[in-house]
Amino acid sequence: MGTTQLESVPEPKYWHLKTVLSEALDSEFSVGEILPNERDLAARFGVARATLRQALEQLELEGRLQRRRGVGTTVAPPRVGVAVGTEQHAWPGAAGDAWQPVDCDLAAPPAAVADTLGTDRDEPVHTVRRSRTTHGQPVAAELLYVPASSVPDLPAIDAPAGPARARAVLRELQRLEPARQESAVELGSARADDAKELDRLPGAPVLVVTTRYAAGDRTAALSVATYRADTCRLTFGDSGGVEIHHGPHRRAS
Amino acid sequence: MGTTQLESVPEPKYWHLKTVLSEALDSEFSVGEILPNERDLAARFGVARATLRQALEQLELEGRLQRRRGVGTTVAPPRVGVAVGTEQHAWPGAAGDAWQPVDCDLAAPPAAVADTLGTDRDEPVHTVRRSRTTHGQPVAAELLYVPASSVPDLPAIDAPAGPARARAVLRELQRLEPARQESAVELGSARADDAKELDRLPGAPVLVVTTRYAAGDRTAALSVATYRADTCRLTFGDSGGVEIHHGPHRRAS
DNA sequence: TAGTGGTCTAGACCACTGA
DNA sequence: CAGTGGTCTAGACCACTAG
Repeated sequence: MGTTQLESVPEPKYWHLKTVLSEALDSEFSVGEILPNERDLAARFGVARATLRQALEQLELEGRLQRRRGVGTTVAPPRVGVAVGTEQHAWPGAAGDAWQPVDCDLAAPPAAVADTLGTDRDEPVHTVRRSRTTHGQPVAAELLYVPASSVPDLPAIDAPAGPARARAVLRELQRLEPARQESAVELGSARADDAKELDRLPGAPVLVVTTRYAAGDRTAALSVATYRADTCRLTFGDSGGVEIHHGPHRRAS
Repeated sequence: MGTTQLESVPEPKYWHLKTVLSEALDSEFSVGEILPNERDLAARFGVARATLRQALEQLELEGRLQRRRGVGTTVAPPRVGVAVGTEQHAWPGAAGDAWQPVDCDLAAPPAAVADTLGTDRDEPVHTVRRSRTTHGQPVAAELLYVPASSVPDLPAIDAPAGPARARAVLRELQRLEPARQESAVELGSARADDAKELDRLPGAPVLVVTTRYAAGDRTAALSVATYRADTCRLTFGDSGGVEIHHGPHRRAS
């Protein structure tokens, strides 16, 4: 063979671009700093804008960048650790938990939820909507499904919906002293309503945490919580959490 | 106003497309079935291929589809629940855990890892590579960092690398009876080596689980496990897990 | 070798933000 | 209003798989 076989595994351009940008982020940019706009960056690297965007998308997915339409692309702060499995939050509505009740209504839940709760598919279920914020930023939106049979003593007088109703349902649920059974974490994409609450576009990547709560031997409630995947690191066990990050992080001055 | 304001919030095409495809997946396709190719699908819906691909990418992210270059796009089975926080796997290398040692070497770890371990940044650390499979499919690749000081009695005679060495390190680590301290879950994208082991392309979305193990009052080891985000649902607490899925799932005949 | 998904281009227009 | 990121198009070629 007279041909030297360099570049036998040609790396995709966007992949190489991502590496270069990632290193530049570590060494030349501070948290919060604004990057040049996509058209300029693409020109600077000699690629099409779509290719540049592919690299930016990955970096955003990894929590390194934050992009906002009409504004620009900024260097993201390190992900914030969010405790999701601590005793503090042993049950929904317990004192000092990080959730804020938003709304509530009574309706038949999605079929899969009814199946897990063990209720009939057309049996109405209290659906409490809550939101969670850290450092002033929204990080999660939750739907908490509570079968009417779990809270039989709920006053029928109150309004059937609204934040007040949400608090009433939580108060009744709390009296059962429900215990966290198990949780599951999976990747999803934000529905339109969740996206709005999380200040993201629909389809944004989210971590969906599904938790079952039991009182006695029956399922008292089911929580489906949607966390922003770009900004959150979910911690289980001792809160505080493991500190692993990509590289140097400097603050904007 | 004389103008009716229908369609005041025009949904992006790819979003609508995703919804349509998702419903078709529930009602007209079976698990494992092959979809028409991207060019045909795009033509059928009257959109550019790039737009169609945007919808497919989201569905793949949500674990509804599986795409393989040179083969085609198939309907994915429901995500498999993978236990990551049970007592069975109390410590690495314990009897009956789901991990298979692959390799091992001794080198200075990434700076962030050294910081968490509390070792000097240039101090060599045993790095055990393990892989985890379920139902014959690879689901996770792990790097387990074990400071040399954690396993002082490790025979120096063995080969410094290879699967045998990996097992030796795990054996020594096990003698410390390390306890799981805390775990963190976050979204990432697969590095080239992990991607290969997971049978995915580099950059594929993964769930990164970081776990610290302690023996006595010091950190004995640090595990960084990379799970396929498209196929896995990570379960904590009671194994088995919550059964939440999108809709009807039929088996291919 | 034929067919698949993966990458890339050079445009265009739209939706949103903030001055 | 100008400038940003978000969506969309109609092509092209490449890398990979399987018959």
